[in-house]
Amino acid sequence: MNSKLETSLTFLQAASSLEAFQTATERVRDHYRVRHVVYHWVNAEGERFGAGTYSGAWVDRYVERDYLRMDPVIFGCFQRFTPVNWKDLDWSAKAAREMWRDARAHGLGNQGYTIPVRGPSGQFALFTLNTEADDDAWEDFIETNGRDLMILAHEFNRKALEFGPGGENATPPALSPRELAAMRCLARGLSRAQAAAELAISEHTLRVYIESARHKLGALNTTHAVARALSTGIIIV
Amino acid sequence: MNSKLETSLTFLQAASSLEAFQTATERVRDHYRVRHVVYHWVNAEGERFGAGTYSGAWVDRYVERDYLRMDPVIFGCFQRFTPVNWKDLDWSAKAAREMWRDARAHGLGNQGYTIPVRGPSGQFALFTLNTEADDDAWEDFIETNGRDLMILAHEFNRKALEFGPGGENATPPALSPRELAAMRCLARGLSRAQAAAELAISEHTLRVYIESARHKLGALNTTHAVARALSTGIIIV
DNA sequence: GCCCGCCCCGCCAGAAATGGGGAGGACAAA
DNA sequence: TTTGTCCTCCCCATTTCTGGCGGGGCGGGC
Repeated sequence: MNSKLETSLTFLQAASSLEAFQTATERVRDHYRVRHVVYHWVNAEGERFGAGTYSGAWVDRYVERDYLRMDPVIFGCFQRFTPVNWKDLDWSAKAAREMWRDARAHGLGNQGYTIPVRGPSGQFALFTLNTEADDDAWEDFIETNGRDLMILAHEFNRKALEFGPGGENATPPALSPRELAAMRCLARGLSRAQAAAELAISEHTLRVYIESARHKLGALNTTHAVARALSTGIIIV
Repeated sequence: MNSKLETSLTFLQAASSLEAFQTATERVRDHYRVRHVVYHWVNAEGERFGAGTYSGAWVDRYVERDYLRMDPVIFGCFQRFTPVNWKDLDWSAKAAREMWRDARAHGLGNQGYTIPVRGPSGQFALFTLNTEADDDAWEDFIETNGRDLMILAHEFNRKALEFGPGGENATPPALSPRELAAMRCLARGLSRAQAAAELAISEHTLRVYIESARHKLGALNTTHAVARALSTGIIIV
C-alpha cells in the first residue's frame, strides 16, 4: 500500500472546507519531500481559487505582474493533455525568462511538474510540484510518483468542484428538445433564417424557441444563451 | 505490482495505430472480466472515433436512433467531473428508459461505469465498462479498480490525442489579448456597446476585434465565434 | 530599418436580431 | 378535467449587428 498517497487522500477526502486545501498541499509537500505544492484553478478572469505553499510575496508578485498571461506553464498545460515537466516547456520568450528569474528569486526550485486537470464547463485547474533537483533525479521522481500525483490532482479538483465557488454544482435549466436544437444550430453559426430552414419551421417559431431558451438560461441575449448552453454542457458544440 | 493494469498499459503505450485501440479494449475487458469496454470520443457531429467491444448491431442502432442525444451517460458525464456509476444517473426520461431496454436487448449488462476525460480544445471522451452484476458486487468492483480505470482512461485518451483523427490536434487559432477580452465580454452577454464600455474603448474598435476574432476562428457570425472560442477552450466563461 | 501584428478611432447603409403583442392545437401529468 | 408545457404561426417598431471604407501609433522580430 502506498502510504504517502493514501494519507494525503484520506485527509483530503475528509476535508470540509476550503481551508483544508492549504493543509493538504503542505501534507503533500512533506510526504513527497518537495519544496512547493500548489493547486490552483484558472478561469477567464484569472484565478478563482488557489492553495499552495508558495510564499505570499510570490503569489502577490505573480498577480501584480500579470504573469498568468505569459506563464509557459499555464500556456503549455492548457494546450496539452499530459502533465508537463517544466524543463520541456518553451522558455524562449523574453517575458517568460524574466518571470523565471523572478520566480527563482522568490524561492522556487529549478524543477517543476504540473498536471492539468479539466472539469465540466471549461473548468481548468493545475496541480504543481516544484523543487530543487538535478534533471536526472527529477526524471526519476516523476517516473516514480507520476501516477500518484495524477490521482492527487484529480482528488484535489474533485474536492474543489464539490464546494467550489458559487453554484458550480447547480443543475443547468432543462430546455425542450426544440430549444436545444435551436441552440445547437446557432452554436454552429447558422442565422435564424438558416436555422429555421434546417429545423423546417418558420423563422418566427424559431424565435420563440430562442426567446424561451434565453429566458430559461437567464441569458441577456442570444449569444449569451448559446454561451451558457455550451458552458453548462447542455449542448455540445 | 498491479499486473492487470500494467499489461494493459504497456500494450497501449506501444500501440502505433488506431486499430490497436480495439485490441486494447478487448484486453481490458478480459483482464477485468467485464462484458464490455469502450473508449469513445464525442464531438460536434456525434462520434468521431470509438473503439470497443459493443456489437456492431448496437453501435449501428445507437447511431441510427440518435441515442447520443438522449443518453443519460453522455449527459451525466458531460456535467460531472467524477466517473459515474450508471445506477446513479437519471433514467426517468421515457426516451432514456427505452434506450436502456434496447441496450439490454443488444447484449449490454445491467451495470456500467463511465469515466469522462477532457482534453484541450474542449475535447471530451468517455471510457466505459459494462457488465452484468448485482449492485453490491459492482460497487466493490468500482471500489477496487476505480483508480486503475482512471489511469487507463487517461492513457487511452493520451494515445487517441497523439495520433487522433485529422486536425483535431491542430492548435486553436491564437487570438490577441483584446480579441479574447472581447470574446469573453460577449460570452458574458454584454452587447457591443456594453462590452466597449467595459473595455474602455470605442464601440468601433471593439467591432474590429470581434471581426478579427471571427475571421481567425473561421466563424460565420459573432455567436458562432463565441461558441467556437468557448468550445475550443480559448476562453472560459 | 522595414514589415507585421496589435491597438485605437471614424463614417455609412443595409441586413439581421430583438422585444413586445397575439393565437390555436397536441399531449401528458395532476 | 384542468393545468401545464410544448409546438406552431403571425405582426409591429426599434435596436443592434454586419461589412465595407478610411485613418494613425507602437512594439517586436527578421
